[in-house]
Amino acid sequence: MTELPPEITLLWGVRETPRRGRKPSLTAADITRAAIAVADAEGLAAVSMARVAAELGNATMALYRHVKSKDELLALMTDGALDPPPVLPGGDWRIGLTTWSEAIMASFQKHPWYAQVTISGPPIGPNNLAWFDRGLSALEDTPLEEGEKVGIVMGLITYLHGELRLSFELAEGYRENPEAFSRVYAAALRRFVDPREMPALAKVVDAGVFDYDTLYDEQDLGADFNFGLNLYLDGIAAYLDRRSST
Amino acid sequence: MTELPPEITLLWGVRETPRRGRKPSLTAADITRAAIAVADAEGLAAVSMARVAAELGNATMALYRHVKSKDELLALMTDGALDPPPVLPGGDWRIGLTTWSEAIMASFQKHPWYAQVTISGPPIGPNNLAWFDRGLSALEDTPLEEGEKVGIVMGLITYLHGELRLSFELAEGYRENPEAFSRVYAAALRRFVDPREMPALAKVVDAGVFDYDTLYDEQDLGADFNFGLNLYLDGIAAYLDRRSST
DNA sequence: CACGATAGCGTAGGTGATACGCATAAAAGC
DNA sequence: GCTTTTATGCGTATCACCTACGCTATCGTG
Repeated sequence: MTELPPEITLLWGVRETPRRGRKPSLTAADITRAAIAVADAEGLAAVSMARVAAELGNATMALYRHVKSKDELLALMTDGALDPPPVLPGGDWRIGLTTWSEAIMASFQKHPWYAQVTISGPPIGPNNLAWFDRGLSALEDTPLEEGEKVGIVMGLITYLHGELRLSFELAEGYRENPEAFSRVYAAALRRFVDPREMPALAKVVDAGVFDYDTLYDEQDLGADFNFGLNLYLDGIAAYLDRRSST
Repeated sequence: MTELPPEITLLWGVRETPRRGRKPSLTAADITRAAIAVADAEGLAAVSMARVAAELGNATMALYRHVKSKDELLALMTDGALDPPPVLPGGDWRIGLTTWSEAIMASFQKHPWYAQVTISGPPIGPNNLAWFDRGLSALEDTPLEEGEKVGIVMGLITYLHGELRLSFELAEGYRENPEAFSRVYAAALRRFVDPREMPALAKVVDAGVFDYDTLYDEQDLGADFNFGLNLYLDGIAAYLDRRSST
């Protein structure tokens, strides 16, 4: 059997035989939990090894016995912060994927910093895999090949993660300067978009799409999310149609 | 007229009246260019203020006369690194958006670090807006409302950016350990995916979707990209159908 | 030619990651 | 119970970076 690298086994909490030696007063899971708490409360920037250690009442360097580097800690956080996936209503794949998407966005939104961490590599942690599985399960009754299911779910994750990032950034900008935010953006566009050079964009700007509170509005963000999601789901439906008719 | 914040005007290179005083030997554009060169050659991590300054033969702190912070420099880079958008073949929106998507991915791929920088906020730089405009122009002959066009193009950008990030990460992992990369992933999945807990994922793993070089393969990445893109485009087509038939 | 505004940049402070090695605690073996 | 073994806790020290501040050099203007 192939030897698995420690950064992967760590995610699953496999501990070979810690028989001898001093009893650890800390586990990687503890550290991850504390780091997530700090990030939730004060943002990702506040997560330093020293800060996390202080949270646990330990010295900074103690953490390095359990975590190879800060990057590894971040990787642990991206798995640890996810809720377990919901049970999907069986039957219609579309309803299933919609439920799934809404649930994953809800899970993301509990941890605003999630959009900022760089995911490195394919899903491998327990929670990530559980979500992956649940997404695939929504497509169970379709005639798709396994590889196609993977492509669809991966694509959806990609899209949702991007959407999260975008909404997070807008929320950020809005929080920093609520009143000016959309005004400034609209003003900047009006100032720089030359109808001769960017006619399509100019038309949009003129139509007032970016005006005032149109840009940032909780309601609208939800609507945008649904719009894009449905586009993607429509695409899946079309693909299924095309596939079964040939 | 609303006063625009300097970080925005800087992107457009508006300089009010730098009449008096010493002549600048450096411009924000120079700095951006140098930073991009460093990132291209040695990765984003190599971009430090000191390194960029050295590249220009200046002292570190000289940069701060032209750029408020490193974050601002990164923002400038994300605009400066983009090629100008291509001229799209008129007529069919689908061909237009496909051309556009492929071109933007090609532009991204010249700068692998692009996937790593955190975009902060809606597109506002000249190149970003040019791309935005060009994307919108592909939808010009459709009966969509302006807001819908924006939603569609934004969604597409979101998806493409995510796709870029994913492929970058895979390429990264592959580069670090070409032989082991997919083997380790497949092995890890086989080890941890319990068919009782994650039946759908187990089925996929058993089907060999993640085996050996299936996971990372230039050919496959391109195919995945096209698959996802077409899903999204199918979704747009379906939306157009639904819309015109009611 | 003196003045004032602006660019260049040296110094220094602060933050943060992390290598290294020793002290310490706990199990294993006698 | 005492020694040996082994892993943990963590103090010290280093290194890399960002950036505030203020001085000096330079150039247009009157």
